Amino acid sequence: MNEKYQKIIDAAIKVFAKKGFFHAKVADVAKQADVADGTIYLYFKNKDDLLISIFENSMDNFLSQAKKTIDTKESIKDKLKAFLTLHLTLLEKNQKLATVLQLELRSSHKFMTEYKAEKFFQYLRLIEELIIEGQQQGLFKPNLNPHIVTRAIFGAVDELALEWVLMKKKSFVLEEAAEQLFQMLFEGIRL
Amino acid sequence: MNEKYQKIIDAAIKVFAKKGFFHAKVADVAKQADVADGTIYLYFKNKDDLLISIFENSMDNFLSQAKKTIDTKESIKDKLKAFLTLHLTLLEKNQKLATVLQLELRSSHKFMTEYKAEKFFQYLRLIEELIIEGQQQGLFKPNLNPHIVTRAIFGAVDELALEWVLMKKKSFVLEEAAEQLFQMLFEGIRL
Amino acid sequence: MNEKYQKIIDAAIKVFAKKGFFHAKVADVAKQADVADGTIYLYFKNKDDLLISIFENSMDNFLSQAKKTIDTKESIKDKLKAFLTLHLTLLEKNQKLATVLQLELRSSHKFMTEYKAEKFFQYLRLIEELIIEGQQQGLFKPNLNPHIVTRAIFGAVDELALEWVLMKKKSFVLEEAAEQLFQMLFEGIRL
Amino acid sequence: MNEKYQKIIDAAIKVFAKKGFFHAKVADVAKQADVADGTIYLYFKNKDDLLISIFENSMDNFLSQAKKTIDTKESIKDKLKAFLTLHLTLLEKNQKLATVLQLELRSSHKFMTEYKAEKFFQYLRLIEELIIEGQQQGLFKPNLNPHIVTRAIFGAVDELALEWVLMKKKSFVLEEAAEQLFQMLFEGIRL
DNA sequence: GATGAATGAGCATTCATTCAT
DNA sequence: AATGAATGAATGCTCATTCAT
Repeated sequence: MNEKYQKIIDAAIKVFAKKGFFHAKVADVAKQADVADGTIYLYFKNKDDLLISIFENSMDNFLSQAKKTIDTKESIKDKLKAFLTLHLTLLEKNQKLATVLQLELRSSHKFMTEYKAEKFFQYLRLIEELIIEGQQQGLFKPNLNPHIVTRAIFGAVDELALEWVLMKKKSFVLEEAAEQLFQMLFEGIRL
Repeated sequence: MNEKYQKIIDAAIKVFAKKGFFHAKVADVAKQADVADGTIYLYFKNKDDLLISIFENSMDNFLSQAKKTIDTKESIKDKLKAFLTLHLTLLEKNQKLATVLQLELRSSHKFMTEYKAEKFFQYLRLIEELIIEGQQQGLFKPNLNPHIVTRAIFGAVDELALEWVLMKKKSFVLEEAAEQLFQMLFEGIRL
Repeated sequence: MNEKYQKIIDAAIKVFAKKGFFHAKVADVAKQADVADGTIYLYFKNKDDLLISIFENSMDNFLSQAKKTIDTKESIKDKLKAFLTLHLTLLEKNQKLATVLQLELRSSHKFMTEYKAEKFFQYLRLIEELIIEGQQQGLFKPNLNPHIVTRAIFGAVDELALEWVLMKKKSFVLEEAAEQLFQMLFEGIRL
Repeated sequence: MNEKYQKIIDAAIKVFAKKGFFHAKVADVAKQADVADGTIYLYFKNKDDLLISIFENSMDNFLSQAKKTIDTKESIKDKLKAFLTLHLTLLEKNQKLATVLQLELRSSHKFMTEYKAEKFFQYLRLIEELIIEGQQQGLFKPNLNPHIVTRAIFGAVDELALEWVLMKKKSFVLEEAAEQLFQMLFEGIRL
């Protein structure tokens, strides 16, 4: 779409990741994006909107990739594994973005409380549907609450990703983590 | 110990939970604590220090209770279950505190990057030691990296607690969640 | 040069002279200059910088006028007399500025100790050069330390100017003071 | 008189000289004097009063010593010389005090404008009386305005003292300065 | 008299946002 | 559309002073 829009988004991710949303100045983002301060307000309603746009932007990417990836696999097992791996891989590839999504977003009080992160729920629903389908296929323990399972899985993956992003000296490779995480979670829910 | 110190901590938890750390004014905390603005600076170096003190304060509590609880149980399995249940129970009982720990703390850039959350690592180590001991006893899969397992467990529990705290209409009871979570995680790691 | 820069300087002189540097609020200066508070920080680093800029600004004026005046006179005697008269005259014409230079500046601890008032020394050097030249021409007592003489002259003129500025009912005319001062100092140093 | 009163005065001189009146905290003075903050208010009305008391205190000393010194000399010339020497000597012996008197006092806006520094005028009057007497004895130029002469003399001495106090590497000895200053001023006013 | 914990008024400075150009 | 100078509301923190003990 608009070239400047994307330039500003990219700059914001960089700046927010480095300084944190609250300590980052709109002027910093403008300078990083090589536009005037005022220009940002032609594309975004305000600073909060910039943060939210980063989120929506990324989630759109995540969602479409995740759907695509899931569709290429046959079995529930493979679908679930592919999903976990994708999540970790995407964050690995976009560490600055990951930092923003993980840390800054949660701190945007308005975001967490007022703004309904519909896209995030769509993301969770991808997992939940896999769980439900697995249960229907008789693969997963039928007594487990899919909602709880979903959150647990997401929490586990996300925590690992967060740690990995914040760690300076990486003490494990992300592929290994994905492998072990999948093994552990799958064993935990299968019948 | 000091009566005013505690009064300010309690007030800060309340105010930070409601308004978010960044939007909360020191004056709000002072009013809530029924002390003068300046009094806060007799007990805390600055606003950040107040947030960090809440964390350290809570972690001390968490840690001592967790250790005590673990010691009352015999088997690794019971210890692990008791730990998970305690974590959820504590956060349930202190929802405002939970909000602060979960949301606001992460946003304090200084906290997440500069400040080494030693107490938090002690907390994680309690889990990790259980995992390692379980592996040595031949109970848990020996190939799993205890560090990864630990983070995954913590992430799962914490995400569940976070959701529960943020949800207005609770869609599940926390005891149920603890039960299912434990079942799932334990099955996932045992031999 | 910049119109707002000068407007702020002028406002600051007025406000500092009236309330004193420490008791003057930046907001007072802004209101006097008819700009927003923040605008001041577009032109000056901080309140201290504003004070220092007033000094540098004035000294530049003083210096260039003093040099010009000195150059128009032939004899050392006339040069010296012109210099003293100019100093008193300038301060008389800019009483508010004089107050700031005399009183407020000295109180800016940073100014007197850290900041090297190079411009002020240039000003002193104008006198010192006259003294030295006078000694070389055999006009002035050769045994007098030019540095001490310079400071003594400056102190005498400045004290008189200070008193005159602070006095509400002027008990003498400045021209008379200039005349007498010159007579006294010149007689004191001539051979 | 009271032992604590003096302890506080001494502490204040030290602290004010080091940090400057405005940047010095009452608590700093209290700590230096080894008393509680509140104690200071048993002896002084407020921070300003502390500064003024230092001034009055010192001026009392200066005045009595100056009177004594003058009385020991016979001729006007000797009296005047003794006076100048005493002024410089006293400041040399009490450099911290000198700093406070010279710099900080002037910045106390209230002091310079509202408070009538009666003691200071008594000090000046000692000089003025010598001048007048000298004129009556036919020693000094009769056309010079004694008031102007007095201020000029005071300004010259004081400026020299100020420079000497502020200089880190002393470029002249104070005795030399006193000698030259006297020679120059005396020659300047004598018939 | 002496203390020092508590007070709360006071203010420099920042920075998201606007708007004339 | 783009700019960036100007705005002014907003707030963390300091510190002189008080007063219960």
